Amino acid sequence: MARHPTLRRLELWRYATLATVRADGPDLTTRQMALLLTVYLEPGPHTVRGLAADLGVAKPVVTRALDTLGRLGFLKRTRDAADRRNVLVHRTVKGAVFLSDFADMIATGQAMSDQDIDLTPANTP
Amino acid sequence: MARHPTLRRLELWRYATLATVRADGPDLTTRQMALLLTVYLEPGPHTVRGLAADLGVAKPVVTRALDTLGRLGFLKRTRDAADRRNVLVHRTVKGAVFLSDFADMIATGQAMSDQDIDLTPANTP
DNA sequence: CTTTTTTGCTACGGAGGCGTAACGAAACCA
DNA sequence: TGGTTTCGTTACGCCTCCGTAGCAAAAAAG
Repeated sequence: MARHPTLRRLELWRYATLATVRADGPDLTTRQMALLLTVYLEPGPHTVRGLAADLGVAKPVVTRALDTLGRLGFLKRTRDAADRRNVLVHRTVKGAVFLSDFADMIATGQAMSDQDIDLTPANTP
Repeated sequence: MARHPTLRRLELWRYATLATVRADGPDLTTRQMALLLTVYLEPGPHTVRGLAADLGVAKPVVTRALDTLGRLGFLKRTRDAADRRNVLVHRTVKGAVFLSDFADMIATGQAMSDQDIDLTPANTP
């Protein structure tokens, strides 16, 4: 189909976000998603301060995001035994499953945007 | 071993979301982003009812998203002359620029996640 | 020891999105 | 024509996020 690459990238993004909107799973904010992905993709250990610096946000933002993601079971907090001021952030099985499923949505979006498939029908129950 | 395609997809997503978080531009919700992309990528005309059905959400959600996106200058509303009950949603130059810049972030993420080449034989899509 | 710095959390008011219900305007229809 | 349906919006209370300021605990510095 040789459409413009810009269009294909936006279509990829649209498919994945649309799948997130239609499935009534947890609706994470952009910051929460960036934090979750950072913990799972970057080598640890991850501290609140380090994550705040990495995302370029204030520390309370990270604390609140960890509250939400912890409540969802996607991340886990632990006190650092070596320096008990620190809090270490750990991955969980549930979080890994969530991201794996999300990656599948991206993959489907890639396949869709490689072909020229119209995904308007849209009436999922 | 080279990285798994799943990891590359998540890294792509991480780069783009991280760029959004760090740049202090408008922070759109997932629904707002899905709506904006739908208007720009799908053929029109777009009505509130049609967009609500497309995204699988209630109509007030679309009205509020249009309020926000209109305030940002990314979309524009017009009364349908043929059926004056309808509201037609139109693209704007500012919205097109925003999405074009966003596509550039995705492209950067793609380049970043492709830096390490996956040598796994025969399974690369 | 005492003081200072670092770390993460809590508190606070403000802003915005959510779902549901109800509304006026326009079109339809018997 | 008068009643009904359709369309988008508004109104309400609720919840979550935001940014800033201040806090206790732990470690480091003196």
